[in-house]
Amino acid sequence: MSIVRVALDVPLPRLFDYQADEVAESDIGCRARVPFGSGRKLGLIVAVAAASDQPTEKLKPADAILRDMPPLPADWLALCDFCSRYYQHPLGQVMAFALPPLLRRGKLPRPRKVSGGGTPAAKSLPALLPEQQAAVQAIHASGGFAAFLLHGVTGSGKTEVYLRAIDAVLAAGKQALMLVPEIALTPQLEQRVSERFPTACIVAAHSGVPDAARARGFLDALAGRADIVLGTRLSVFMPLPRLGLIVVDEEHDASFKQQEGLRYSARDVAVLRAKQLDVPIVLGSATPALETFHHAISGRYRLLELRHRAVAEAPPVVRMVDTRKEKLQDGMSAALLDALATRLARGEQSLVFLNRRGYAPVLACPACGWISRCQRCAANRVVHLADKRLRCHHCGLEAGIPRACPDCGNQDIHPFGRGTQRLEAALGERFPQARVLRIDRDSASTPKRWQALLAAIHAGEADILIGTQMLAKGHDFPRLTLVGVVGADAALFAADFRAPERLFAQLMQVGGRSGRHDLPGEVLIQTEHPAHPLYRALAEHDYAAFARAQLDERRAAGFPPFSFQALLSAEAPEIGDALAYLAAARAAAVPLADAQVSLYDPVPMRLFRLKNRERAQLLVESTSRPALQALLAAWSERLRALKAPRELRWHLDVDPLEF
DNA sequence: AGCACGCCGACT
DNA sequence: GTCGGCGTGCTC
Repeated sequence: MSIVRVALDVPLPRLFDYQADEVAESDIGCRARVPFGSGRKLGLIVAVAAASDQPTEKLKPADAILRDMPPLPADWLALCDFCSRYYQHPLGQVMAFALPPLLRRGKLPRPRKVSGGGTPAAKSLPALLPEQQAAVQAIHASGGFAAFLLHGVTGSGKTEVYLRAIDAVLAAGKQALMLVPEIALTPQLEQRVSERFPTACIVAAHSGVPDAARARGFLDALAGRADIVLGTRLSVFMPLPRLGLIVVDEEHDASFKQQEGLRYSARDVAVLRAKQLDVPIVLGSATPALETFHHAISGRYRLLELRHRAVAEAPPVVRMVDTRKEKLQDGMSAALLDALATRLARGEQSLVFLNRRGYAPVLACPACGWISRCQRCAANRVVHLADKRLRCHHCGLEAGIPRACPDCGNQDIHPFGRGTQRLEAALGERFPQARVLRIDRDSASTPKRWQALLAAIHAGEADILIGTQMLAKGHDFPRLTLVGVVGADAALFAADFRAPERLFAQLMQVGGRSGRHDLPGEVLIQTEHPAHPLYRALAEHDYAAFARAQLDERRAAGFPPFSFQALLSAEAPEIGDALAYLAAARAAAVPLADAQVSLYDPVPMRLFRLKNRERAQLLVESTSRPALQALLAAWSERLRALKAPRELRWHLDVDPLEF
């Protein structure tokens, strides 16, 4: 009698053994239908053994072993196992997450209608700059595992380097995996990739792909039919039996880190996978994550620099406008207004970047101090004048705008601060002849509306764009020559130690929108801290200087990448319960933690109430990753055993990005 | 997480 | 007398 060890989609950090006859090693990686509790479940066989550590009479027989698709390969199982251990997430749940929903439910997709392979069009390749050439060669010459940081600004031709590297890999009969941050960016890239490799089998993998197609893509990858897998963080779990290269584009992007369930970093997992399979990985960015840059300058990764723009043009001129010295008009300086007027006169586009949507962040009563608080969150409700609502951006709670103060009846209540809608109104008044277009989550609420806005911009139907970070990514506006940045200072002194890094990346990205195609660009940053090193570095287009300064600060403060962190968060109807749980958790950790590990005190989160749930967190930190990992492994077991009110939820986030 | 079992309140 | 609340405990 043989035993199969099965990983099931249950929140329990263990495997379940079943009796099974007629099983072989070759069934490892197959799905199995098994009795579980009072019902039936589908799981993955991760081992076949002669004996179990459970008493034999406790073992139920498996119902069936599904051999209707190729078994998941050993390296795929090992990848899931790593993620399970590293992120303290049950193996069965990691695997359930990594499998497309259809396959998870024991089904198979209908066979694909055979699509005729395109005719290989002989396209002439763009000429490579020497630095691009050198990068391609370095990647090609790596032999086995090597991690490359491809550092280059917008327009320096990173994508062309990826495509050449992929080309070489395909020519060697191997598969390539390319990760991108957002679904929104995959169709464009898919287009470009399929034009470049018309005969290759390209699989898109992201949450927008319909179930059947996603399962088919997975099976194509598993069978080795797929040549290129292109997708978001999900796709790092695609089985690729002849993988030859991994590319992570915009590797600094926070969306590679999943913020729920299995809280993994697809970029980090991708690096691990490359190492595991002994293949090269290319991490590309204009503003690399400091963790990545640190590895690059310390020699763990190889740094490939693209200093020159492939498109012949000068980088935008970045200037700071000191707003301490003048009275702003609707939040804008004379310099910005002048610059806008100039562009208007020349028939060029401008963009005013303000990362705050709505009309004003708060409505307040000057007489009694009432402010438009959200009842469910520790946040203010935002004034949306466009639809005359007060709306919480965290939970969506909304109401009409009161005419008088709800507390004291004062009729003289008004909005404080400035959002995109208010800026839109102000610019409309100031430049009545200008066509002003606002692009934020409210105006581009659906993909359709977003496409319509983009089309309008491209058709030259707008003179002044007002946008949030939505506008910063991946779009090329041919006639845009001015970017004005309003209200960026707040991020300069934010409590989050990663805030400057994010701000720099964001401003670099939004600044890069200006001045393409033979029209020089200008970036005006309104600030009360014009001499701040971040802005200085930005003006000099000197990411490296900024990064090194930040790394010095991080080193001095003992922050990542000079330490490793994990964050235990708890939420309950009452903050007291959350804090009490964390206090108990901390007490449980003390005897497990060696001297290299620091356990901080539980504290309420910055947004301590969200949707009527009150939240607190506990930070654990160590200079030694193994020491931290050892603690987490032992600790997570104890955490499950801790008594807590039924209403309390907790989770552990390894390498947290957000606090 | 489900889903059982198990012991106390208001219903035909 | 029973339907049903959710507390506790288990799942190979």
